[in-house]
Amino acid sequence: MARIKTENNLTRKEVIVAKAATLFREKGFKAASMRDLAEAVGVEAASLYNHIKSKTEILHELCFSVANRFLHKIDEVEAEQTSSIIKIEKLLRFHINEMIHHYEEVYVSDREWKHLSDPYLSNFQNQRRIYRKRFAAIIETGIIENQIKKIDAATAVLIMLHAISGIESWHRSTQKITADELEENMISILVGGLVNR
Amino acid sequence: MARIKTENNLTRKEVIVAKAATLFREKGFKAASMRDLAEAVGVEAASLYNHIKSKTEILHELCFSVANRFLHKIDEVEAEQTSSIIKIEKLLRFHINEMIHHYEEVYVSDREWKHLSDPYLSNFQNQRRIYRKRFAAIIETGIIENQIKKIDAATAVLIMLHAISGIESWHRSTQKITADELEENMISILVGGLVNR
DNA sequence: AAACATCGCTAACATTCGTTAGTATATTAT
DNA sequence: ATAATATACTAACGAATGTTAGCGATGTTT
Repeated sequence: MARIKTENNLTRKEVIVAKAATLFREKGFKAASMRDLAEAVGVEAASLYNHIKSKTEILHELCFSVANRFLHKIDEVEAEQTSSIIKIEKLLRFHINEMIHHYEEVYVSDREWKHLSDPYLSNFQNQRRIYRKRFAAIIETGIIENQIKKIDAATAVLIMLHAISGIESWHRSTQKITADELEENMISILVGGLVNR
Repeated sequence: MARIKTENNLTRKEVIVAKAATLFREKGFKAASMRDLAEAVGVEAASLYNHIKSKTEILHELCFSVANRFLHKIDEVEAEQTSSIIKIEKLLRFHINEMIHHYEEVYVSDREWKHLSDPYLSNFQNQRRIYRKRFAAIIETGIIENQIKKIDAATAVLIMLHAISGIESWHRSTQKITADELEENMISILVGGLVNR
């Protein structure tokens, strides 16, 4: 009888959720079956249900744990007494590092939240909308204070957030620059643009 | 007996593929069933198979028709005798407009290609990789010619391509700026950056 | 109007899916 | 050692999936 191996103080549920993140990223939520997950964990499919309520519950856990980290961060950044540019850069760096170091979860939360079911779905969409509005508000302040050029703040937010999700390609690429180089390049391009001056 | 309505010189197959694009975008390839598609088309599921070979064939058609449009465009742009910055801007504008006006197809091609099956899958991945290398090569030329600041070209490409996929959010948003405004804002931010100077 | 091809229908198929019930085994607490 | 709890197993379920076969209806050509 093959028990789920737990290490580093993880509960068995956490092991399952972590493996699920990898699987959901690789195949997508719908295409990843509970039998796939069971195999990855080293156990029979039915045994998973001793630890989780349902497949969808795993997605809940992933999506909301990621969302909460971003919400806490923007709370923290908003409270700071710094310029808008610095606030934006801090948020971007946080996004970049989350995407680099918690790749699987962040990616799944980003791409698979559609498969949540109500009331979690509307909940998640709301949080997302509000987060982006708060991000846009920081940019708008920067525009008013003349630190940021006159652009549509909402468009700037969607550009930046989606640009960061491109780190997916970095993860998959064979000839990687280092994580630090990636971070600096992204900040340089997103904040400063492409052109030389 | 409900026949598939064809208008604007579309074959019935093209009608099916177009409806499928919408459906695949909304629910994802795996979650969208042939019975869903049949309902959207106004026919029974089995009837679809008079026009298409399989569900996956629809995905092939979508992915490769989009990929071919981008390949033709980069052929055209590479052949021009213009600066790297202008070439990049032209490619970006093409991407933006494709995403605005052929939203469903482009989005599906971007997000659902994973569900292609070999040999189409490796084929698609190859095309994608080569396209990005050609894009990166243009950026590298611009760096050498000092028009573009010293950045990692591959990172710049992934930022730009993923940023553009963010137009998805624009489509979904209720308070839209116009398509032209969106295009100008995106070019301004991606090429020129955020900061005011 | 007859012949032919196109198209849509019903019915059914083999798989795969998430999940539950019931039972056996391992671990922990007494 | 014994009891209690946690965990895994086998077997099976009903539902949904992509797809095929066979037949009848529609549209087109002669």
